[in-house]
Amino acid sequence: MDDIDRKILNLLQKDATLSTAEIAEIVGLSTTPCWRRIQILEQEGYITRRVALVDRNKINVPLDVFVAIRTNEHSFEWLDEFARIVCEFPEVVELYRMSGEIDYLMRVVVPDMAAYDTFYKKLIKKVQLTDVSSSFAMERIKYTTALPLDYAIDEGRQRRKRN
Amino acid sequence: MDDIDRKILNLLQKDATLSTAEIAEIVGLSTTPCWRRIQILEQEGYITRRVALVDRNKINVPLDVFVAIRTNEHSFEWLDEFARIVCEFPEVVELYRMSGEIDYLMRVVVPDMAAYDTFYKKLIKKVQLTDVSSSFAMERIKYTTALPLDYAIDEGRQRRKRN
DNA sequence: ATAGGCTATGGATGACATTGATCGTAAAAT
DNA sequence: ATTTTACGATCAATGTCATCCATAGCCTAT
Repeated sequence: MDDIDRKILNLLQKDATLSTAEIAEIVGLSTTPCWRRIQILEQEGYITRRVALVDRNKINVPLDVFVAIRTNEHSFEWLDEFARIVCEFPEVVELYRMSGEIDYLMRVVVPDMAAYDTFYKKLIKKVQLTDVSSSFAMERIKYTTALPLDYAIDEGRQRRKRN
Repeated sequence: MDDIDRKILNLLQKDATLSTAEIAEIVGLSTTPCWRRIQILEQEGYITRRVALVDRNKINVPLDVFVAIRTNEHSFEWLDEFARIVCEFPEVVELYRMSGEIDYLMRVVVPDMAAYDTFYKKLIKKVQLTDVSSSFAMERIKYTTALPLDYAIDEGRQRRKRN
């Protein structure tokens, strides 16, 4: 991981349709070594996957709901069960186990509040939840899948040995 | 948008490296019409972009922090200014204007709590915030960029006319 | 029946990805 | 100072797909 790798990752995080040649030009390499770097980034797991992002309005899920959950159950079994069930709902796009007041926080995407209510009923039918509080987003001001690369650790040189 | 389109979107949402031929086979089309559908999905804006997802551990940002913000300022100008500044921080990957108690909710990704503290100081130096409360995620149980396609509206047939 | 909309099929072309080989350079190691 | 070592540049060859075109078959609705 050096400066060029960071640049490459940053480009691909924003637009994975860029060709090797285009990336190479931007980062100041020729295509072959640039391509090889991308390979290594993939092999070593820096790049986990490439996905297409879909327009939420077009597919009728414009609403974000944040669901804060508190529970009395704190056993392994319960967590396992809870996680399994929640993960099955495609509407749940994020789920975190939190520190502090709230035990779990999840983001749910749905068409509207009515659809959320339907979802909610389906959910509580499947898991026992103690204290649930839902907050609706009025506006999504920022959303990105691109992570900050400023904290990535520089291995400098003498790296690519282990083949 | 029919059933095949939904399947295609769902596949590409999960893995954008699939070739047209592979997708075609899965959804039960031959490559040419499948390719055309994908083109149209892109032209009509269903697919907004293709991106690479990066391993957060590898690039040293394993920690999620949710920041709930309450403010007294509710003017357009303040919101604008606030949004502009926050969007500049690459650590902030999501930002929502909320209904209810909390005015804004954001998700921040950083290496650890110390780094969050640094971020926090940088932030409050740039914007005046009334009431900020941070919650740390202990574990990310689910995270996906794939949206549910079950709500997408079926236009059935007779669509692709407007060219 | 018949036109229109959609798909299947096959082929041609071109853009890239992918791989290998060779050479040059600058820094690190001896 | 000389030898490794670790890249990168360049060239070449191959292969894989995307892309485009042209033709033909199959339903469905008028």
